[in-house]
This record gives sequence, C-alpha cells and structure tokens, in this order.
Amino acid sequence: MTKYYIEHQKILVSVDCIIFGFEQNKLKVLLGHRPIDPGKGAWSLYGGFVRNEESVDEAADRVLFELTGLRNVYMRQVGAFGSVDRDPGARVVSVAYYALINVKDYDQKLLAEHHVEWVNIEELPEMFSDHKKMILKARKLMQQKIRTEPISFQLLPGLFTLTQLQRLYEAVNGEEVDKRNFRKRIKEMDFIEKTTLIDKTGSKRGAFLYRFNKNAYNEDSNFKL
Amino acid sequence: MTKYYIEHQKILVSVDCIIFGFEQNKLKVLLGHRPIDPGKGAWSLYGGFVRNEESVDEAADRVLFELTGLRNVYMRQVGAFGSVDRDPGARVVSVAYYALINVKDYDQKLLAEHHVEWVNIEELPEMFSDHKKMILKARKLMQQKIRTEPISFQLLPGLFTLTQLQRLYEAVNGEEVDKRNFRKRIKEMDFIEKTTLIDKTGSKRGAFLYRFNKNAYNEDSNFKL
DNA sequence: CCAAAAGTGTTCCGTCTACACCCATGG
DNA sequence: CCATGGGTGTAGACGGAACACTTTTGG
Repeated sequence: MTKYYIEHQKILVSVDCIIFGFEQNKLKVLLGHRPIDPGKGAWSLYGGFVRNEESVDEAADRVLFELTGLRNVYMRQVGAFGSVDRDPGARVVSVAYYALINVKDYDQKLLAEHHVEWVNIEELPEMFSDHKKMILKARKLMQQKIRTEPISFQLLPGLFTLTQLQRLYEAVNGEEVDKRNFRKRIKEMDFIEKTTLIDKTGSKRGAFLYRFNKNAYNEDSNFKL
Repeated sequence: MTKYYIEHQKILVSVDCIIFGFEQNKLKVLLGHRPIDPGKGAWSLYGGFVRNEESVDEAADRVLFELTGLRNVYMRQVGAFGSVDRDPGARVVSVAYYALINVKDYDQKLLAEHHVEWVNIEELPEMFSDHKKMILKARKLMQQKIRTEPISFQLLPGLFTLTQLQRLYEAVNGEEVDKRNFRKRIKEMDFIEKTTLIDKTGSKRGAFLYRFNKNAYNEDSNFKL
C-alpha cells in the first residue's frame, strides 16, 4: 500500500470518442485524420486531453461537443488504453468512450470543418495506433447493451418505422433477423408506441411511424431484442 | 482534432486491484487500509501508480505481484475512474482491475505484512473514495464473464468437487441453483473432467474430484453455466 | 399492372425448470 | 444406526426459430 503523491510520474491522459451513427442501413463511425506528426494524416478517432479541472467523463462530453455541437448525448466508457508506446509522440494513456447520435442532428458544417467522415463499421481502414482496437471493443460493448437496453433509439430520429429499427439491429449485430419475430417482440413492449403518422419515403404503400416513450419505459422496463 | 503534447496537463495515473477469492462458500475481496493521509486508516483497495516505462496493464500486474507474490493471474480491466476530487490528496485518475486467485496460493505472510484481509463481498464496509463503486462494477463484470467463460476455475484449486463449483456459482451470483440441473450442464462440458480421486474433507461418503482441462476446452469452447 | 415494401399467426422443437429419493460413510 | 452430504432422471412449461402469403400504391 505504497501510495504517495509526490515522487510519482504524471502522464498525459486523453479521451477518444467512437461516435456511432446509422445511415443507409449501415452502422457507421465518425473518423477523422490525425492533424499532427507523428502519424499525420492517418485515419484517427477524434480525441482530446483531459484537463485538471474536469473529470474524465466531462472531458469526453466536452470533446464530443467540440466536434458535433451536441450535448446530453448517450455515452459510455469503453476502457483505458495504456500501452507505453501507443502514441509515438508522448506517453499518453487514453480512455475511450462510445457515443450514439442521430446523424440528422449532426451539423454538416462542423463535419466539413473538422474533416471527419462517416465510415461503415464493416469497412474500417487501417488506423493510427490502437484506435481500431478501441472501435472493435466499443462495438462489442454496444452490441451487448442494445439487446437489453433501449439505446437503439439514440441512433434514430424521434419517429421511425419498424423496418428502420429492424435494419438498425441487423447492422449492429451483423446478421439478418426474421421480420415477423422481430415485430412480435416489438408488440410486447408497450413503450414502443405506434403513431397514426405514416412515412412514405421508404415505400409506395407507406409505413406507420413509431415512437419510444421514455416515461412508459421507466414504469415497465422490460426490454429484450 | 486538436491534440498536441506540450501545453497539456499531466495527471497521476494509478491502478487499483479488486482481488477476488473464494473461501468458506463465500465470494471475498482482499481489502486493506489506506496508509497515508488524507483518509488514513479507511478501508481501501490495494493500488499503486503507473510508471512511465510500463503499460497500465503491466502496472496492475506489478501491483498485484507486490501484494500477493503471484504472476500470470487472471486479470481484467474494470474501467477508468476519473472524478476530479476522487482523491482528496491530488488529481489522480485510476484504472481498476479485477483479479481472480485461489486463496490457497496466497502467501499468509504477505497477507499479514500488508495488513490486508479477506472481506465477504456481501458485507462491504464503507470505503475510501470511489473504491466501493469499483468493486461493485467489478463484480457485475465478473458475473457476466463467469456465465460464458471458464474463469471460475481460477478461484478454485486444480482439483475440486462439483459441490464446491456449485457453491462458487451461488456465491458469485447471489442465488442458489438446482443441484441436478447444475450437474447436468457440467456433464455436457467434456473439458470438465472427472478424476478417480476422492475428496473426503467435505463429507463422510466422499466426493469425486474434477479438473478443468484447458487443452480440451480450446478444442471445444462451449461453456455455459 | 407490376414491382417493392408493409403487414400479419401458427407450428415445431429444443431448452430450461421443477422436483424426490437412494447411497455411502464416519462417528 | 443415523446424520450428513453425494449422486442421479423425467416430465411439463416456456421461449425462440422457421416459415408464406396478402395488401397497398406509385409509376
């Protein structure tokens, strides 16, 4: 139990954000290019350093806000990545977070300004340092969560069709699911409410729009998909 | 994407170890007392600071070795804990790890030297800072893992009876399980091998000792309990 | 009129759960 | 001889998976 504060080495601590979005029936991540050497130009996650006056969680929120202009986003920690030489420029321990956003909420201007792009999770390029490892772990954690907690709605607009929701699950889990079985399960969750509105953009016939009722969910939190 | 190394604040990074053991049919954690102010004497996890020349994982291995004299222990990261004021003495970001050890491997001398004790997971005392939160999260992660991966054997001697294994599961999950159903599932896993040895310490009749065969498991990794 | 997506129930099979009695032995 | 833990099988319930056809409408 030899903890004493002075005489110990301080280390740069950063956060890296794995930002998930759902677009064209594909699960995507927001990737940028590393702006500085070493490794300048390589595909990279968006990140930043933790400051003394903010918690690590707050740093992640701040960095996400700088990039997207969004607050109160669903974010969860992926873990700490701490190899000695993971960053060739300096000793940096990084804490990765994943975030779920609705791509339509994302300001296109900011996207261009920061030179970031939505990349299909199934087609990740080679990336700087351990960033690919971070993404894969984030995806695994997210897959686990999405089965038992209603986080899928964070990736969709407030109103969505059942086909959209199903495609989202298929994209996240990487496998197709049976339409009738899927809708049967939805029907059992009263907090996924059918509206009278119809979306005609996806088909000629049109499909009913649904909505996630958070209050109803809080009363009866039985989610399983 | 504004990462530059100089001009950023470095932070103390520590590791904290949640060491699980199984004793007297109870899941236990190894707890010590904080040796220095602020908070001197409070119940605390055993930890240490990350050095520049070691990875965070390596620091956790080292700290565990200092305490237990054990190497090659099963360890997994719980996550980073980074509140600004989580340590009143200095800004410290801590990465928690949980470890599974067989209590019999633990050197009693070291235990006394370090003033640590095995504490029942169901009867945790008030603890320093966020250490209780770390333990609870570690337990949750361990509960998840133990259902689908053969990590339970890390907590038992090389030879064990089925009743011991069952009690371990009951202690970890906090609920009793049916003996016949439990043993039926064991029987389906060929890598849990029955030996001809008999343990008479637990009963007059004696119980067969079993062994986990790692090689057999690698060939057919179907674990579900 | 036809292509394209929306919507809708039933059957089967495998898995999980509940449950009770005999055995072997040390003291 | 009896108290204590060791060891064994079956039946019923439940949940998940497979599966095909009708409807609507824009072009």
